[in-house]
Amino acid sequence: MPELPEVEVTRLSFAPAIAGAKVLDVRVGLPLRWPLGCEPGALLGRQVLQVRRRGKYLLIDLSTGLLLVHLGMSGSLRFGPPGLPAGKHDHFDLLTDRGLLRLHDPRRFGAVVYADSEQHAVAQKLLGHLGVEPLGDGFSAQMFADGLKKRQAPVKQVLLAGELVVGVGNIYASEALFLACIRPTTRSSRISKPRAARLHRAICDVLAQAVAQGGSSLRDFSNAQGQNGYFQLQANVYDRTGQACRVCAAPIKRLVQGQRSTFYCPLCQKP
DNA sequence: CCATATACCTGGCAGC
DNA sequence: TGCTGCCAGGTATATG
Repeated sequence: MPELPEVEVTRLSFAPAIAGAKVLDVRVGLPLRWPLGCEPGALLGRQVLQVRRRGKYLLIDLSTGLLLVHLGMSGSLRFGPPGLPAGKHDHFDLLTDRGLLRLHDPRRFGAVVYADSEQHAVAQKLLGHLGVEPLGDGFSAQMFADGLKKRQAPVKQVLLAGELVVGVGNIYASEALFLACIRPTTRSSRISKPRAARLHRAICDVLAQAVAQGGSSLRDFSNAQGQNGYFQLQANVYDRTGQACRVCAAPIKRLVQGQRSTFYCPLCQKP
């Protein structure tokens, strides 16, 4: 479910409400992708200072240390009144004096990890290699073009790897490449500067638009208040195999790259 | 160092 | 109805 826009929409939907809250209780359910890394009880009494985002991670700053939250493939966060009984797939609760933050994650690819600081080993292992923020100042067409030039892998996989630019997941990678008219299989290093600039623009546009529309995502996304996205962003290619391209009417094709589905228009997108 | 495969886990769906 | 196989928004880690 969650690529950068969904994570950002989640953050925006509860960060103001939880800032300043005091941790009253912590409950862990079934194991998630990584262990919490501290005794749950050790967090009691700490204050939530703010919630930031790095790529697809949420960073919940505490008066001492921070929690790194990742939603994996199927995770979602809710922040609401306490007292609701935990369901089968609710695997982490942070009860505060301002409400209950709850991670719901059927597949358990998500995680909540405690770190003493962002520089700490655990945090660095997860965040240290991440590329630039696509919605931040560091993401220029110039650096993006330079980064693409240095890599040999197909451009789709360079985007997904998140070491050049973070937050572009499987859906938005296909969508951005469509908007830029670039085949997902094109070798990254062979993308000309003008085409790199076009892809840069497409990534910025598609992500910013998805955030603005409340985390578009094509299926069942809802923010931490339980509200759905507006579903205004309709996919041009993702999950549209065999359907007509909205631009040229050619049938959309599907292929597999690195064990992930990729969708593209064989006419609009050039190698 | 690089590129590709594997592992983690549950649920929804198409096809029989 | 129920079974089987495939597919799913991610990413650290192992392997070549």
